[in-house]
Amino acid sequence: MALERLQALRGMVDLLPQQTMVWQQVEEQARQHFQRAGVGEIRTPLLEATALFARGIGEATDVVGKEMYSFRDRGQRSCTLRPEGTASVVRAAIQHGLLGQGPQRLWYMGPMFRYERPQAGRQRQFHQIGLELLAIANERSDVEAMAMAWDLLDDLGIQGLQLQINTLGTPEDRRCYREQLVGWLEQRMDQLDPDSQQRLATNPLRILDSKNQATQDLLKEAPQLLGTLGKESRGRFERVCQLLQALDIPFVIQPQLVRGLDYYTHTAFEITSDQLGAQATVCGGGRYDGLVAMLGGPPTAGMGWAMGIERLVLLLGQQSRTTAPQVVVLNRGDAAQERALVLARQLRRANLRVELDLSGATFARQFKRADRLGGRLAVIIGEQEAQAGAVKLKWLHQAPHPGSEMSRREEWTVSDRDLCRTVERLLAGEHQAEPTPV
RNA sequence: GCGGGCGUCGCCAAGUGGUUAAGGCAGCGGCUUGUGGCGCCGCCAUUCGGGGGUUCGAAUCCCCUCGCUCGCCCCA
Repeated sequence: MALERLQALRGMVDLLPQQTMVWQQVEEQARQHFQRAGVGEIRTPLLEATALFARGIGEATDVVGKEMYSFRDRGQRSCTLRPEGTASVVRAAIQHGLLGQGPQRLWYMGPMFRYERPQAGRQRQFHQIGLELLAIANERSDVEAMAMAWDLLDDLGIQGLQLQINTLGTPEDRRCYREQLVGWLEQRMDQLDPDSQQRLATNPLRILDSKNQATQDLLKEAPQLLGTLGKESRGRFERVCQLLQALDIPFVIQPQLVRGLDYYTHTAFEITSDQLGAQATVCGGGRYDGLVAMLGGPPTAGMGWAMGIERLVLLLGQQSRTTAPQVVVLNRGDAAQERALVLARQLRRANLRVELDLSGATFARQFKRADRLGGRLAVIIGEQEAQAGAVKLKWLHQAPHPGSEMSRREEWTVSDRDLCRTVERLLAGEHQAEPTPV
């Protein structure tokens, strides 16, 4: 057998320069949004004790039950690559006593890991941008958080999104509803699909977002969570809806929207796109007032969301491009090559985007390449120029003058000393102020 | 974990049992020993993801295996 091909592990992807351009744009936009909103960045380790996620997310969830990227380290500790950000952020907040210091607004960005079969919009290592508001319990914070997600997506120019919201009420509301639902469904066991039958025992609320059509039809008759909510929970939800309206953010109430994670209370929401294939969710989040206490901290309110950067980038389309150089330095001959290295550096230090041709090829080739790169101005250094302490300048990539036979355009000689100044002036558009030929 | 599709040069891609595996892009060399976007010429897969089998003969048929991809479950 031939040499085994070395390649990235399944579900792990490389981002090449063409793609990182879009990523940088997304990341920069997020940073600015959070900065304007007074949200501080938090960075936590990628690797955590498995217990953090098992306790925080819930043993019955898929994320913990079958998707964790876990292994033992050399000390035989069970470690897990974080499958999501919230548990780590809360852990850090508790560990460093942030919760004693009043409300915390935190954001994060980075890779998450879930051991699943990859498909469109899903990888084993993927990236999220997330927001967490801690120790802020009122419903205005729910709306502020959702608005920040919505506006970020909007400013990125993503179209056709839908905000879906629901409420899960308090843990008591949920428990009460669960009993009702289970009781109702048990009578109709035979009408449920096999998956849902199984969930009846493990996580009955999630039967609500079953994709099985027969089950969905059956559920139309089932008791509704909204109907069993306590007065306070219902009032809270109505207030959230009202505030969203005040901010002109369109939304739809989605009673079957049940987040997969255990710690959610009250507001749950998702922002979806119909352009993403099977993985429609761009951003998901909600309130998690129970989580901090569950992880050993003081009872503390929490609200947060996470968006998947890969999915954002998919929605932004193939607008990938690289930034073309402003100047390309062509050179041939020993002395010239050395000058080129020096001058290219000088130009870069003057803040110009400069491509230095290192091929040693003929000028003809170097020009071809310079044009293909989309460069604007060529700096040409040959033996003669190197000797004279000068370079030649010539416009690249310009259409020949119509009606004239000027397929070869002029070039000017400039001394090394004047190079930066001249190049800057030319690129600034002062084509008139051409350097005087030497 | 379970289904469907696919795997021929760095990229795109023809070929579906018969002697040397099209073509395009990119790359390299030349026409033009220092001047470009075009053009022309030449070079660029003893080999078709890997292994085994059928056959006089396989990239083409069969089996196994690996990988990619889309979907289910669930989520970002």
